[in-house]
Amino acid sequence: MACRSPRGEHDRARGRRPEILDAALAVFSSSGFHGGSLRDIARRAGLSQAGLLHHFPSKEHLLRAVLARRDDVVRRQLGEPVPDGLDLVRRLAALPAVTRTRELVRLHVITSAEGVMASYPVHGYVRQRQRSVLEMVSQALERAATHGDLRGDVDCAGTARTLVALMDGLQVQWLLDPEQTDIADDLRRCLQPLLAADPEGRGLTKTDRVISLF
Amino acid sequence: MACRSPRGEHDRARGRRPEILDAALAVFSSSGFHGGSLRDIARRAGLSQAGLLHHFPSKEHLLRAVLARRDDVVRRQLGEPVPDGLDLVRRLAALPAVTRTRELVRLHVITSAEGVMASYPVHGYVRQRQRSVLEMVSQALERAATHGDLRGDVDCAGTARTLVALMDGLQVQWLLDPEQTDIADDLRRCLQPLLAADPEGRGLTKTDRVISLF
DNA sequence: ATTATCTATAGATCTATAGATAATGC
DNA sequence: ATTATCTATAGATCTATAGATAATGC
Repeated sequence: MACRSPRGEHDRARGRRPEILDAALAVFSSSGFHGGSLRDIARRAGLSQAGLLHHFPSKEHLLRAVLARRDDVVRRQLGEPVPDGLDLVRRLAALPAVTRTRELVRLHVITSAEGVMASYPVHGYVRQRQRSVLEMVSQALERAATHGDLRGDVDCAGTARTLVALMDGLQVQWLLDPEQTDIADDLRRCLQPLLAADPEGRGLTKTDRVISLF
Repeated sequence: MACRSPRGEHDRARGRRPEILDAALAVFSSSGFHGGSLRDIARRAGLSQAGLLHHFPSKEHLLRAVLARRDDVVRRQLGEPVPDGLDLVRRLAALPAVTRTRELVRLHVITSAEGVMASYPVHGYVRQRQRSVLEMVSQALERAATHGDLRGDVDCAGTARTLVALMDGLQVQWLLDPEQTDIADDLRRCLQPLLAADPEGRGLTKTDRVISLF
């Protein structure tokens, strides 16, 4: 029963791990999971490959830790508690611009694509993430609708799918050609027809309200 | 100057190469470029790895050949000459359903994502493909507009970006969760507000015309 | 005593080439 | 003579482990 209590990691390790995760993010987001090697990551983090594997027992563990931290960043940027209705849509739409790092966007695009391959370790994670994001957006739209912010004939679940698809696709375009792509602008144009008409209008969406959506 | 004429490949080779390309498509589309190995491809094609490299001198050549054949398939499905105006949009939107193979869709999604990584051999190819697709759709929309098929205030270049982004994103969703995703249906809903009102209408899009878009 | 880190290396795997042999085509 | 195919293998690289040494914490 000598289940001795763990002896608490050194102070240094608490600073090391984030450095390693930064290096791993850089490598995975620019070479993918199979394309990037532990050696690259270790070199970038400034320690040996074996030293790296002391902190994360395998390459897959490392990837999962990178993804978990990304989720934390996103959650923090969405705010606590998670905003509701159109507020959530606004926040989501602003995410790619806020995470200017560009590395996080690349990680998202790459893991999404690698997630469609059943042979990749992140397959389950990506499937679940998609499901929960769609669910979250769909519910936010439902509440926006009951709040009167959307046109009455909006299909919330369908719009959630297209909204998420649009953002994912635009992120790819932005990564491939940043000069020619303005994600927020394109999103704004697509959402415009879905917003509720202003009370005194004649069925057309009031323009200035749309413009201020983002 | 004994520049002897090439001695014409054997009949068998003409049948072999497509088999190899099929195998390569299967492997690349389910494991990506770095994730799939020449050995897997060779085994699936029923010859040795060295035998495979006789027909395609390197892994990168093989990938390029797979992509070139995909482009041929797409071009053939779009028809000759390439349709114009909304016809092109209809054809593009129907593509994922037509290439039911699912492997081609997966190849598209994976190469798009790998294309954002500058270290991948297909980086240049993917960038150019995106550029030309956006250009093609944009011009088709312009002509649809001058033909009176679109609302007057439609931003053709912007709509081309969002249309392509939407299709790319929906393909990811479809691959991750085929049951919950109806690409054509979602596209139809998004395009509806962009179509020209029918002449005698009061500013609302005529529903049956939209339904028959796809 | 445990943690952090290193060097060295096992064991697997991957791409590509060398060189041999059988089959095809002029 | 050239093409198609094979076996064998070189040379690189990759993940993970073994075992040693230095630093930290109770």
